[in-house]
Amino acid sequence: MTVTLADVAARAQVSPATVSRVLNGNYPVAASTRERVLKAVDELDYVLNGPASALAAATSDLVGILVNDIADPFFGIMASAIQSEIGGPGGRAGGERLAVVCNTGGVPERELTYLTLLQRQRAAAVVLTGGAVEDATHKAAVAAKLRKLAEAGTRVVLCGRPPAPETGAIALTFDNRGGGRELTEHLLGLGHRRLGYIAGPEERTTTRHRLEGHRAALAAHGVAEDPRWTVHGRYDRQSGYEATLELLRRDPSLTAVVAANDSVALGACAALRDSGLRIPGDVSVAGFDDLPFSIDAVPSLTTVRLPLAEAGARAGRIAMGREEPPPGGIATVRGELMVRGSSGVPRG
Amino acid sequence: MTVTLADVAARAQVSPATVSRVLNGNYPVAASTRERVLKAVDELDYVLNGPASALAAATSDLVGILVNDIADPFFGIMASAIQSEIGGPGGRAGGERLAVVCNTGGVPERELTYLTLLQRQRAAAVVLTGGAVEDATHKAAVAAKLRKLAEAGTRVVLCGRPPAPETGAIALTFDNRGGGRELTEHLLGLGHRRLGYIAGPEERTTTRHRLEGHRAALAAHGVAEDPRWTVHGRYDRQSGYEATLELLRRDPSLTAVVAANDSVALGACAALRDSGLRIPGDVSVAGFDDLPFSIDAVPSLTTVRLPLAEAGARAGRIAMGREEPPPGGIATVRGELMVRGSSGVPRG
DNA sequence: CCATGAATAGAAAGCGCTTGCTGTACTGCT
DNA sequence: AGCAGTACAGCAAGCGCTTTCTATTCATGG
Repeated sequence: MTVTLADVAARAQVSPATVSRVLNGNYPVAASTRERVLKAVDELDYVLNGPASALAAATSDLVGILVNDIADPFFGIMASAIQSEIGGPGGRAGGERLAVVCNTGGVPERELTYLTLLQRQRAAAVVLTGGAVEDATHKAAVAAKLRKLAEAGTRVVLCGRPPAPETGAIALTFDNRGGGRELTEHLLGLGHRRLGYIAGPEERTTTRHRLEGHRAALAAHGVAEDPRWTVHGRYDRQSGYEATLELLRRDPSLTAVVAANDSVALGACAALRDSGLRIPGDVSVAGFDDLPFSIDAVPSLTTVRLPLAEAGARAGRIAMGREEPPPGGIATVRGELMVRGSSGVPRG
Repeated sequence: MTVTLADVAARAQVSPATVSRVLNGNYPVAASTRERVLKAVDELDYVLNGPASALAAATSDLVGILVNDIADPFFGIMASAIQSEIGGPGGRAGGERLAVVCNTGGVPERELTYLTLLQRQRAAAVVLTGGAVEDATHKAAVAAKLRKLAEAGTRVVLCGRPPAPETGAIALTFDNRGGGRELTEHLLGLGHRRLGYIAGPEERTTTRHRLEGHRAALAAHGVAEDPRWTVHGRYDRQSGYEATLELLRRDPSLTAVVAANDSVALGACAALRDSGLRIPGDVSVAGFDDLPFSIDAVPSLTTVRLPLAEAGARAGRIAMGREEPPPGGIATVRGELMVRGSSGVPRG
């Protein structure tokens, strides 16, 4: 039924071993023989059996990329960059690898299950993107899994995710705290003193770090904080819309709204507009990430640019062993403040 | 070093066969035995060897999802929906499958290579999303590959892609032609007579179909077409920006710009604004797809809503054999015209 | 009380490939 | 001419699992 190595070998009048070596190219084979084999492969339309190969060689060409939400460009951009470096078909890396993107939906158990599935497939490398969940139990479980993966020879890289100590994982962490601080400092510098903050889901590290940066900036400027000024929500537009209305209800005198990310900021803008407020005339808005659409918003969004593509590419190269990991296995990637039209001096 | 089935068997005092059967659960095993085995699995922290399993069983739990551009929400949304139905960890489907997203970048050869890789892995199913390339050679090559996959027992589903006759692939096709036609009819109805059209890459089916719909509408209304009114570009914002400037240069009297998709439309909006034109006061703009950010544009975008998530979910279910394929293996998914703020009556 | 069959467990034969080791035929020295 | 050295090619032993077929046990009914 299906063509096997042996069939090719028979047709090319060589042993299966030789065919295997031609296909893997890591052992000397005479040019004429090679040619004969390749011809047979072609004629028989032979396709290597991946599982068999992986079993015999005890490694596979699978590389896993875990993302929280594949429909979110934040992850899409990183995944795309990672994948382009992983090689994959047509990538500049040699050897064909199957870079696979796994959508965890941010659900801890799914993350774990995917990790197991990848472990089961004896993945060559795994890249985890996006913030982690703060839950200690889950964190420990993931750490244990990562350690096991590393032990089994799978290279593990974290991209835009806090380090996982003692797991052997390389971490490229975004400086969310610094970015958040810079952003709020910008608004404070403009003269804002009553700033609403729409945070992401409470249990995520990213959420906490960005919020901490915000608060650090406030504290540094001696601005007292009102607990009513912080609302938690999801990392999406609708959440931003609702949270903004809530913020406005709690304190209509706010002059600025800082959002957990750009999507949330867009929702905030919509809510402000629908409330008859002008941006930035009445209220300034700031986002985070600088996704492609942020510059197209009207007014364009003041935000913190995260080098998603660059970080992803680097993570990909490290995962493939084509770039030295950073010293200590940890690197911090900084964001860049992008001041645009959505922020201005406060009214009055 | 690594724990194998045999180790578990030894610990549980049963044969490897029994362990396998407990793990796969398709053969009667006494409750007490099962329990003992599961305990051993747990204690040894055993993880099934995927490749070995796939080799022996001649099938794998891999499901491939091919997308043109993973950083584009158009594909992200579909992929997400497909994946949620594939099962994957935590999905509602039983049995854990590794749903993997492969980023082809729209490059024909990559598409082919990924298909081969998936074939090599003996994937359980493959879903191809997005428009295909018109090139006959490549089309034939893909068709041949799909046929082979189908023969090998891999279920093949096309989502948002034209049917591939005689390959055994199920196709869920978007009615790009109808959507394009409806959209242009809307603008014609408002009174527009000079409409610019920013098309996607020339060689893609999606591009051609949308353009055909546009032209059909023009023809039906007896509006003569000016070749200067059509520009081809990529499916991204920047392309839309540049194309719009070009369009304006060619004919400053245009009263409407129809874009290949929403990203392009956003670029068009930016270009118009930068040219000092008001939307829709001076020029109306229309997009296609209705991606999440389109409603947030200012003014919000008139566009054709494609039920990406619904279609993806359906494709996923069909791929998993949990939903009957449509009669004839082909179904057309219609878009819905969304009239919003970016389109209005022409000036003058 | 034994034949009958259901329920359950085991033995063993691969699945298709990789790779360490073992030839075998040259090549180039001395 | 004789020997080491090199360049290929083949043999065969698995890799870790699934599954068919066979063996055993135990309950049942004639």
